[in-house]
Amino acid sequence: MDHHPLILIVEDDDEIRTLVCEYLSSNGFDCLTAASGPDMDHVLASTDPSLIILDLMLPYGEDGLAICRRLRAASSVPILILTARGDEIDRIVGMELGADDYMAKPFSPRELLARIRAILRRSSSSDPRRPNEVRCAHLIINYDRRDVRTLKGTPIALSSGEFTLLTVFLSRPQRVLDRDRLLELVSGRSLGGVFDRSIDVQISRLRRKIEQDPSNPTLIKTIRNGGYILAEHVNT
Amino acid sequence: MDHHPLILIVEDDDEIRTLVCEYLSSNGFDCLTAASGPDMDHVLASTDPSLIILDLMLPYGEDGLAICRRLRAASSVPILILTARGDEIDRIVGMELGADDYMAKPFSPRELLARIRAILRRSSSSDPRRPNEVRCAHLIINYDRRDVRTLKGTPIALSSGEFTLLTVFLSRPQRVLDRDRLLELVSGRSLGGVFDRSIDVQISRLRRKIEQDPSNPTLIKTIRNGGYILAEHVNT
DNA sequence: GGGCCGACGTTACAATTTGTTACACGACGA
DNA sequence: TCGTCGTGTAACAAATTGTAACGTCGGCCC
Repeated sequence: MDHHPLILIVEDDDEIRTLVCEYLSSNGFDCLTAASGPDMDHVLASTDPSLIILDLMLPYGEDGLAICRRLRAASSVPILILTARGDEIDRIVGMELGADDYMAKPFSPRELLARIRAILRRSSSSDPRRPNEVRCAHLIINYDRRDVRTLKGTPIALSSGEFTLLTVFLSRPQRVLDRDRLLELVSGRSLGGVFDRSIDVQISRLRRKIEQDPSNPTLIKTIRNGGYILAEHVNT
Repeated sequence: MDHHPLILIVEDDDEIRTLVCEYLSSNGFDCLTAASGPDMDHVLASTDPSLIILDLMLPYGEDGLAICRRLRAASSVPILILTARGDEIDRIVGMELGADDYMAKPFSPRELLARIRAILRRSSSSDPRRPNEVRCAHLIINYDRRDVRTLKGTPIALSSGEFTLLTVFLSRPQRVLDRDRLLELVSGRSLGGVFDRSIDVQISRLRRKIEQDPSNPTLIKTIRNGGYILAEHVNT
């Protein structure tokens, strides 16, 4: 038999808690539950789950935000946050919570499962633990979701190619990347000899979305005769 | 100063040999040259290059194909093959040469550089040495080029998404992959609850191109209620 | 067996994304 | 200052991708 990942569900609503627990159990996870902060502490005293699902809106005592910060201060266990309303996410994403992912209720069980698997896959992979979420200037980039938000939580819609281009810069901050290299990293395509400006256009489209003032870029700067460079620091 | 990769150029045409050598030298590589098989042996007796660029059409003595096989038998040094005419590639790709990449003359120096960098990056990366080229049934898949050919060398044009989907199966042969998992692996997107058939359509499009008889798939089979599976073995 | 139902294959269409071309602008060197 | 080169970006064209609809197949239950 396989070793099942252990998941702790911290959620005050009995119905949701039970539902999630049963759904996850029937999909190969072992589950523990807690209905409040103290409950959670009690469970954590004797076990070490692979993931914690945390409802932000616990009704009494310590609220989810405080719990999340407390958890982060003490350990690096992955955290998946549930919130009651979607627009709540906008508010909390900007905070330094250190959560790995967020989901708004109501959510589909299948999506929950997919996100859990994504988090566990990354955290258990032999990767040099690339963080799921990084910050750069006013941007928050989440790799699992493949989405980008501002510090205020406003989502920025990038196309797949634009997102990939951004991640290429994020993985090589403060380094000049010439167009050939960018093309290769973005599309795996080793540019034939033809004159090709597609990278310039993608850069332009990306800037239009992520730069505060696209005509005076501060994030992705142009190096004349050289290529482009991500000028800002990247914080995990 | 950095440690420059050492590249051996085996090419009988003086002009091309010199040109390539100079171009690579001015781009941060150290170059050695050889004009024939015996020349090459002589060079290899005392050095250990990171990459060998090999012209298939050496005019006298042992030809490039034989040299390539001989090299492969003795070492795992990456090989980049040059051929005089493009349609030559069709002929040689099907053979068990074990080359890492192919280029037709005339080629642009920039493209050569890009391919060299791609090969070196992979061979020096800490990856568990994923081969550049794998075979599966009648297909030959080259990861650097992101292209697919049949054993006879006929190229099969896949879109980026189709190629990615294929590589997902290749990396998990003989394993059933459900639609959620496929969607996640292909597009990094954890499917929202909505009813989504996009994977089915992509599978259909891929089958149309790679299956001998798309209405009786032998490569990618359907598992009713389960998903899809790559039924064939993958050979490196 | 017959009929029902759900899953899958496939087509046609729509939306989006991406690459190409062309032109404008600004920097730089002569 | 002028000319040239490199870059920014709009507008267009091509390709890719997602969505919806419909047909078909297979299983299941009377």
